[in-house]
Amino acid sequence: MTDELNRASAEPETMNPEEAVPALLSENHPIGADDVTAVEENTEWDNMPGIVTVELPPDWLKPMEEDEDGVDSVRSIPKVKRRRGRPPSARNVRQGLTRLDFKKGIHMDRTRRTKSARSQLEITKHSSLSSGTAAPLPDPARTPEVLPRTIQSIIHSSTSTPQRPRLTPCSPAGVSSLSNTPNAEFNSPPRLTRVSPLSIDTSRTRDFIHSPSVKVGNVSQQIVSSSSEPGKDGAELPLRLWLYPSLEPISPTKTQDALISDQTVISPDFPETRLNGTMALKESHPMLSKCENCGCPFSAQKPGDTLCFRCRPKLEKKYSPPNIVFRKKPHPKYTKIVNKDYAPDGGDEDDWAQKKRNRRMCRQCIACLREDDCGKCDFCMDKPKYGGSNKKRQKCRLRQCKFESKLHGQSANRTLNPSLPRRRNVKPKLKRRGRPARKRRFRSKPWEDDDDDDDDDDEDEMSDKDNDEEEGRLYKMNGSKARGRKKWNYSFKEEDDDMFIEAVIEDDEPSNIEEDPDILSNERSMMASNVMYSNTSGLGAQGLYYNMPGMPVAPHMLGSVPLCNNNQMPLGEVIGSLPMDDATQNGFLQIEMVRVGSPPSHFTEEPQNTQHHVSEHQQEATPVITQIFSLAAAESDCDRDQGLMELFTSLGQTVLPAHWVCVMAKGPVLQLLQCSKLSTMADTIVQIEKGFFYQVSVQNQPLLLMHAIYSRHPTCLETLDHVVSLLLDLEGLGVCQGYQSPDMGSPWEPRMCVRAALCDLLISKDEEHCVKCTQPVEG
DNA sequence: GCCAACGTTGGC
DNA sequence: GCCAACGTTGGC
Ligand SMILES: [Zn+2]
Ligand SMILES: [Zn+2]
Repeated sequence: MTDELNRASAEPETMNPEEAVPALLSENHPIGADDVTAVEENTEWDNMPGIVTVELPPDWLKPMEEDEDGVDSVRSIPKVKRRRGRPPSARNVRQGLTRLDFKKGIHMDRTRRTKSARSQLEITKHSSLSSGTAAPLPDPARTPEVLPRTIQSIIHSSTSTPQRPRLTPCSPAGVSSLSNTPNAEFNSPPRLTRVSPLSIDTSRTRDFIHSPSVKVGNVSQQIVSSSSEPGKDGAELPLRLWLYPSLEPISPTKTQDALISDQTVISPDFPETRLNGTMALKESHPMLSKCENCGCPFSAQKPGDTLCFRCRPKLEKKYSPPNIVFRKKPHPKYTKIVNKDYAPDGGDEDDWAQKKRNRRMCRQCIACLREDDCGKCDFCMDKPKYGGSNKKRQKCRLRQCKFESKLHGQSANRTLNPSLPRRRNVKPKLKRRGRPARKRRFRSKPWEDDDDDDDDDDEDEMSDKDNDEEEGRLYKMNGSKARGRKKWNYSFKEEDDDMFIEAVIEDDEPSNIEEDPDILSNERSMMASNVMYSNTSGLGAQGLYYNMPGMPVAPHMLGSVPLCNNNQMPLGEVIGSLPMDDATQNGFLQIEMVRVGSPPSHFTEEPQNTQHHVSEHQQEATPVITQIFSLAAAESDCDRDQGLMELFTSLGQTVLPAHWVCVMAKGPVLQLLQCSKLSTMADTIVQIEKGFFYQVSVQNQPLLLMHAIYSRHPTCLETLDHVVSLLLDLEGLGVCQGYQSPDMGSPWEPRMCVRAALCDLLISKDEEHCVKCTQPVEG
C-alpha cells in the first residue's frame, strides 16, 4: 500500500483530461500545423462535450472526484492514482483525449505505440517517438472520405449517408394502404368521406382504439449490432436512440399496428449537439469519433478510423444490418444496442494491439474518467488492496466503461449493499474454481437492469421465491415482416408486480431500414408495466423508454400522461418523464408509453364496457405509445416556426386541461392530443399550424369548418389562453357515435358504425349522435 | 449460457 | 517484478 501510494505520488501523470491538456502543451513536441488546424476547427465545437480542444474541457468531463494536482480527496479507502494496468496508460489516455480529433475521428498525435508497436519501431526506425519527430500527422484534407460527418452536417442534413443507414419517416400510407395518412387528412381540405364505417380500416377493425399514438421520428443513430451472438451480448452496449419530433400528425386513432409502424426513430445524433449547451448525457455520452456504421462513439485509434471496434472487422467482411433492441428496464438509464462482434481482423497488428487494449474503455464516459475505485463494489472488494482475494480481478464497477465494458449486464455482487434484503454478510466462500452451485438464472433476463451503478439489481438476491416470481408469465409476440427479413419481437415478462417489455428488431441481412418502411409496422404493439419507473437520470434522454402505467386497471385508471403539463399527474401514472423544464432544456420531450387497459394477456378478455364500439375491448388492451422526442436538431429550418415554438414552449410550461399533451410535429404543426381514453376527446387532435391557424380533427376526420366550435374561438390560436380555452371547450363535447351501418359484413366482422357525410363529429356530451347521423341520408 | 476463477499480459 | 484488469476456462 505504501508502495502504491508512493508510486502514485511519483507519477504526476493522470487521466484527468483537465490536466492532460496543459500537460500536452507543456510537452516538447511542437504543435504542428495540423494541430493548429485541428484546434481551429474544433473551436466551433466548444460547446460540445467530449470535444477536446486546447481549452479546458467542460467541467462535466472531469472525473467525479477531482484530484487536483495529485491532491487526492480524502477517502476512507486506499486510493491510488490509476494509470496502470491493462487499459491505456495515462499517456495514452491523455493523448487520446488531447490528440484525438473527435470531430474527424482521427488521431492527431504521434501515436504512442504499444509494446509490440515499440518493438516494431525498434526493429525499424526507432527514434521517431523520442525524438519528437511526430509520426506523420494525418492530413485532414487527404482523408475526407473517412471523416465522419460533423455533427452539424448531420443535424442539418436530412439525407442519409451511404455508410450509415438512416430511417426515414414511415408513411402510414406505406404501412397500410387502408389507412389514411394523417398528414393528408390534416393538410387537405376536409373530405366528405364521412359516410364510411367508423371502423372500416382493417387496423381499426381489429384494434380500434381511442388512444392517441405518438409518432416517433426515425432511427438514425443506432448501434448496429451483430446478431451472431444475440444472447451473449446481453445488454452490454448502449442503445442510442433518439427520437425526433414526429414528422407526422399524430393520430389518435392509430391502431396498435400503427403504433408500431409509427415508431420510426430518428436520432438527432448526439444530444450534446444541442445548441443551448445543455448536456443531457453528460456522463454517458462521450463525444468521440462517431462510428460511421453504428453511430456509437468510439475512440479512433488511428487516422482513418471511422468505425468502432465492433463495426470495423465486421464491416470489412460484410455489412451488418442493424439489430435494434429496445428494452424496458426496471431502472432505465439507457438501453442498449449491442454489436458484439469483434475479432481481430488479422490486419495491422499494432492496430489490433491497441484495439485489444482499449476495447473496454471508451475513455470518455464518466466511468472511464473515473480514477478512483469505489472500494465498495464487488470488484473493488476483491482487490487485494481492499482486502480481497483477487479472484475476480476486474475493474471497479464504477469504472467499467459505460459503453465498452463487458460487465454491464452482469450482476453486481450486492454483498455490500446494506439496503438489500437477505444479504449475506459473509464474503464468499472459498470454493473450487468455477461457478458455485447456487442457482442463478435471473441475470440473463434481458429486462434486467444492467447498469452497474445501480445497486438495485435484484438478481443476486433472488431467492427461491424470487425465482418463482421470475417464472411469471412471459408473453411473447413475434411478428415477421412479409419479407421475412425483419421482425419485431415483443416479449412480455410479467413478474409479480412488474411487467417488462422487450422489443427487438432483427434483421438478418444487409439492408437499410429506411428502405423498408414496413419494418416498424404490422406488428402488434405490446408492453406494459405495472410499475412506473421514474427515471430522470442524466441518461434519461438517451434511452428509449417505454413507460407504461399498465396493469389491469379500472377504466378510470386508464393512463395518460400529460407531456407538457407535467405537473399534473393523472392518477398517479407518472413515469420517468423528465420534468418539463428539464425536458425543455434538454431539448427532449419525453412522452410516456401508456398502456391503456389490461395487459397483453388479456387481449381476449371481455370488454369492460360494451356500450361502446364493438372493438371496445380491444381498446382496453391498447397501449398508447409515448416516446421521447428530441426537439433539438430535429427540424430543418423549414420546419421551424418561431411563433409556434414559442407557443409550444409556453404550452409546455403550462398546466393544460387534463391529459392534453402537446407535440410539435413536422410542418411545423403543433399538435394537441388528448391522451386519456376516458376523455371524450380521446380521439381529438388540435393542430395548430403556422400562423396559428388551427384545425380540430376527430379520429382523423377534420371538423367541418362550419362547426360551431370554430365560431366560438379565434381563427388563430395565438396565445396560451386561446389554446386552453379551446381545449376546455372541447372537453365539454363528445364524439358523435354515428349510426349503425345497415348492411353488415361477415358475421365475424365487427359492427360498423358510420357517420353521415356532414357529421358534426363533436357534439354535446349529452347527445349520442349529431343531427346528421341521427337522421342519416344515405347516398 | 452464465460467471467465478484465474491465466495472462500491458504498463510501469 | 508488481499491479491492474482483460480474456478465457470450465463448473454449474
Ligand atoms: Zn468499485
Ligand atoms: Zn467508457
